[in-house]
Amino acid sequence: MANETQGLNERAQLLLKALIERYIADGQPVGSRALSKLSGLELSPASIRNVMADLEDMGFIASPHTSAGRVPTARGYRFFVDTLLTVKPLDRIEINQLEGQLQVENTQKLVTSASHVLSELTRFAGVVVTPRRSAGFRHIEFLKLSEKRLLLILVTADGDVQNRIIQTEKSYSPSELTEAANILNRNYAGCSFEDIRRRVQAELKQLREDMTQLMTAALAAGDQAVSESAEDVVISGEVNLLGVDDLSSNMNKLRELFNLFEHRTTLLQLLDHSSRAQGVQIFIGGEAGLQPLDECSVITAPYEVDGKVVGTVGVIGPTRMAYERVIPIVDITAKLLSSALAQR
Amino acid sequence: MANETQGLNERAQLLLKALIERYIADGQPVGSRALSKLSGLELSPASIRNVMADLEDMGFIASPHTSAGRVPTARGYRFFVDTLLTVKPLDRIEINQLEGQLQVENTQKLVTSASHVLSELTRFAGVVVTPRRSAGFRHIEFLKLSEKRLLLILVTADGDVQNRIIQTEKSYSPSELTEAANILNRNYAGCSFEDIRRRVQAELKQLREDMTQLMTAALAAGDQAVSESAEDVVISGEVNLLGVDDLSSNMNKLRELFNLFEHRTTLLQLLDHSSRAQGVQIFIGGEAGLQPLDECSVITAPYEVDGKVVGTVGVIGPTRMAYERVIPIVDITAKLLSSALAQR
DNA sequence: CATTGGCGCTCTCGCCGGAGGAGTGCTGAC
DNA sequence: GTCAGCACTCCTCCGGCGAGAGCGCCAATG
Repeated sequence: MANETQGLNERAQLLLKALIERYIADGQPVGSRALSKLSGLELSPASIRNVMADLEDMGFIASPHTSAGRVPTARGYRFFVDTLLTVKPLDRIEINQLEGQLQVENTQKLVTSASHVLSELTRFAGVVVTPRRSAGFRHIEFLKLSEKRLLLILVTADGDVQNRIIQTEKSYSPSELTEAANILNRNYAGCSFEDIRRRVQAELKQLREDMTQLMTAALAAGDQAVSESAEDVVISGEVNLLGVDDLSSNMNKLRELFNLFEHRTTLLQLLDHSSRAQGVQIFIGGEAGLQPLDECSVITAPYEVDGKVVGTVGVIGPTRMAYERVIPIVDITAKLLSSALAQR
Repeated sequence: MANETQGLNERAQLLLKALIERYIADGQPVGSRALSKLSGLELSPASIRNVMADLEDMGFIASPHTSAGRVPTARGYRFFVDTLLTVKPLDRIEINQLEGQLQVENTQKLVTSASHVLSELTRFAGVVVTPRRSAGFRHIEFLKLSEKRLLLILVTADGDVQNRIIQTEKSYSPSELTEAANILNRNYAGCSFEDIRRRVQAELKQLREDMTQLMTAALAAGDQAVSESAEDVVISGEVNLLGVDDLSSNMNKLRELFNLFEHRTTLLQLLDHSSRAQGVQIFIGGEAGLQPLDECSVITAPYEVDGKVVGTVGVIGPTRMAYERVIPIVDITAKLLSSALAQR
């Protein structure tokens, strides 16, 4: 049994591989006759039929009806990507092209362009979960809008700018505001908000009462700004999926799918899940646990800053996709995104 | 000829109105028999057929094939909305609901929620062109990121925060940065960037050379920030259009339509156009000059701040839509958006 | 005993023709 | 001007039919 894996002998594996590759290529159910020609094996259609019957029993392939060829099941795809697939890495030129398309001006643009690149290259939908902010803060500023409304400007450690309007109980003078900002900037720059909270708690007694209020308000707003904007998912190229006939043939599925795209949170959960693993992850059909995706596959890869995973990139397409091409694209995009973020 | 408009006598108008209303209601071509029942007129189908033939000659209606009923043409819809339609304004309750859905925290949220509300209420796609910024500036701040990279934070007169990274030729000390910011803040707060540019040109000689560089860089960045983020269009509820069978029945049209949605600029032109008129505007079918929209209607209304038009809201749906309902929704949304912005 | 050619069976798909239905245009009567 | 009647056209919906594809099974073979 040296040449068997999961009960599949070498011949069966070869045929399964050939079948899936063919099916991915042209979307038609594959018959024994066709398979006998393209498998490379010197086998008659009849023999192939035997093997196919076995493969069907084991749940790797299925036939849409009595006398069509066979198509891969989700389980078949699973086995395919796990043990049969040989991904060919992108060559240098393609990587350079890809890199060239990323807009590095700021984090927002970086993320959007990454998502865009993914969808352009794969012609499916590209998704990127925006980077978790490193909770550190670099600079803070209070600006008086009207008597009791302040604009809080917050520059996080990674150079992104957040702003929030806060209502105060009393009216602060400009100098008070400057003072408060100075205290925070001088003493706590670089710390995370939790750190600050803890330290401020201890040291705050030395400050005037109203100052305290201002500080805590600022901290709360900062916390909120950080956590609220913490994770979002950017999708692009949903349109591409309209052109995928596997999906566009049944309108209801398509609608469910697009509804899913509007429900960011659900999608976020799925993608977050994948950021716990490392390297490329693949969800095929219902594996993701989301019913609208049962004719889709999701390919994801986490990206990181300073060795810490901060987000996920991915592609959503039909289960019938060119995995050997999409996988390296997602992989490389994650890596390029990581290194682009590292330079900021 | 007192009771004629554009060559249509009263009876023809009544019938056209009944026909269109019926067609909008159930999407089926309307025949003479049905029309004779629901028109309210005491006319036999035969007489009605005569009128319908006239209406067809004049291009208001057409028949999909020999023996179907008639459907309105774009020209028919045009006449309908221009002279036959009686819009029923929303009642107080609906307006309040609508108002409740707007999120007033900041401009961004306001715009997004407005678009969202439009799509929810009409079940079509909602669009909003983001407000043109009043070019004034309120506050500026330089923050050193690394040796020659500065983060420029810019608070515009309307309380929005912009930020830009600028590369400098020399390395500035924190105090120099503060000084530069102070000069701008003290002397020019409230002015538009053009004003500043003009005045700075004159007064700049008194400043040190390197300061000048910093200032002009800041001005350029500010200008760019203002102009770049000046106009964008937010679309929501595109998914709804998948559920509209008038559109979803032919996939190609649908794809073109969604492609249009990704090409913001084209859409922007159309919407901008409408902001020059005042009040609700309606583009039916190809009237907008965009071929992907030839089975769609676009209902728009400009919104304003301080009596100046700053953007446009709108709804994109099939030509066969309940105009008498959509029109007031768009109208009110524009007004609510105006007043929400006024309070900021 | 794995392989293979042959055979019958099943299922889909496209095509054709007829029935049914809807709605029109026309004509002649009032 | 209105209207009933009538012939005509066109669409849609089957049902049947043949072609094609592909399978399962079986018996023969080396």
